[in-house]
Amino acid sequence: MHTMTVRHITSLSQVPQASQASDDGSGRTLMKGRQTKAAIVNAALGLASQIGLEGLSIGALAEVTGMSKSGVFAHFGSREELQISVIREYHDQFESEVFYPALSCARGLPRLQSLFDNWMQRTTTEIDSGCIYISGAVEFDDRPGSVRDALASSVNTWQNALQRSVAQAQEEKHLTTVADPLQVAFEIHGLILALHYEARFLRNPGAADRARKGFSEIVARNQA
Amino acid sequence: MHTMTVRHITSLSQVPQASQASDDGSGRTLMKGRQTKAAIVNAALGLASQIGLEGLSIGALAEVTGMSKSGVFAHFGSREELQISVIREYHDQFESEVFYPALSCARGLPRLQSLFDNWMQRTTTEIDSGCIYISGAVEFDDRPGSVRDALASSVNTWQNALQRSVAQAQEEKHLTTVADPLQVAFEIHGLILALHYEARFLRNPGAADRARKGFSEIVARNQA
DNA sequence: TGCAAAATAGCACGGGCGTTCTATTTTGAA
DNA sequence: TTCAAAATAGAACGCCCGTGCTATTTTGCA
Repeated sequence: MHTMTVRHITSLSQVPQASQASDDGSGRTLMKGRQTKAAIVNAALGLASQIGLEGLSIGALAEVTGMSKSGVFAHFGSREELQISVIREYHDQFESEVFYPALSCARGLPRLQSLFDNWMQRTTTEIDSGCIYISGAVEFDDRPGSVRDALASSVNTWQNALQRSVAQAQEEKHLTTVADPLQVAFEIHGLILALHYEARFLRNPGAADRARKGFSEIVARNQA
Repeated sequence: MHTMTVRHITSLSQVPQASQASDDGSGRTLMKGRQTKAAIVNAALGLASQIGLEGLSIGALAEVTGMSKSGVFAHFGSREELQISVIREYHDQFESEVFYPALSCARGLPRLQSLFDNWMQRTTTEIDSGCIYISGAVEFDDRPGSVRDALASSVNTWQNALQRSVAQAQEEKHLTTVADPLQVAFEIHGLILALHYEARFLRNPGAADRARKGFSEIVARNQA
């Protein structure tokens, strides 16, 4: 099972406090590099959201962070490792914005509704910024390797959580068991994808309302 | 309104018949170049489907077609024009595979069902080959220019056709008028996008069945 | 068959890329 | 304050890209 740690990231704009050493877990004291790396990853996530993981270049990243190319590069050792770091960072943000807050809602339909609401909230933001789970899927759908693996693993974690929530809603007798949780999760996923496509690419107005309407139709059709 | 001409393209493997000149429309006789260009565009569509319109490179295309880089380049004058030609070619293929065959079905629900079936058929193929309407949307969603315009225009043409078909099904009293055709088309689009995502990227089995099931649920919910 | 025009090839250019190597600067515990 | 280790910079590499230029080949009507 995936461990769910919430990492706190120092942003570029924050003044690095000289002697604030963070812990490694191994007991050794960490140096400034970790903070810088976190700042780079944050900047990289911003860039990758807009132009994609494949469009992410070390040169552009160096310019944004005000560092040299080799200075940025040294933190990762390869472009692939940088991309994977970005995916991990996105995964953590997604978890803490969409998944964790929903846990405070009651098991079953309330929690499922909360998951969807949070997901909609995040996707609405991403109409402007872009989403690497969506762009990454297209970029790596036939490009095997560790980046694809990291991406698919993250997405699968989330899909499983969503399917589990649907199953729980059935156990709590909020939804009937006629429909497979896989089916319900598939249809919800489709609504989010259509929202992203029609709002971000086609710039059609009203897409968010249609996604919400679609969700309530799914719930209505499956309600016990 | 978009004119719907079906172009016939000579494939690379066909032996070019020496004196088979095609007509320009202006009365002048055309030379071999047109056939070669069509062959290049076909090869480019194959490449772009797999690696995306942005991944499409003139060098790779020259290698595939057995021509020189400049020989390929001369047919288009710019990479953008090449990409636009690929989009046009895909548009034509999509029309003749998905749209036209459905016209032989009766207006209303039968034709809508046929449109969906043909679309599913095409998308199923594209689980292996890729779809530039989907990858292109991600690549150009915040990259303004003529390529984006051509892509959005093509997609809009298809979306309008789909919405019209839903509206006709309402006029024919096959579907109720409770739901906005835009809403129905949105949800259908979501099913196709989820199918492409989960089958091509995640390699989840059974996605096609879930898409078909989703469509029949939509129809059932709206049936008069 | 001749010959202009069209089609294609060959070559070079400037630029961005990821990466490597070697200095140089900065850090922070002793 | 010292000094090894960590962090960063700088320059250079080979590679592929789109594109422009100038031959060279091919085409197809006169």
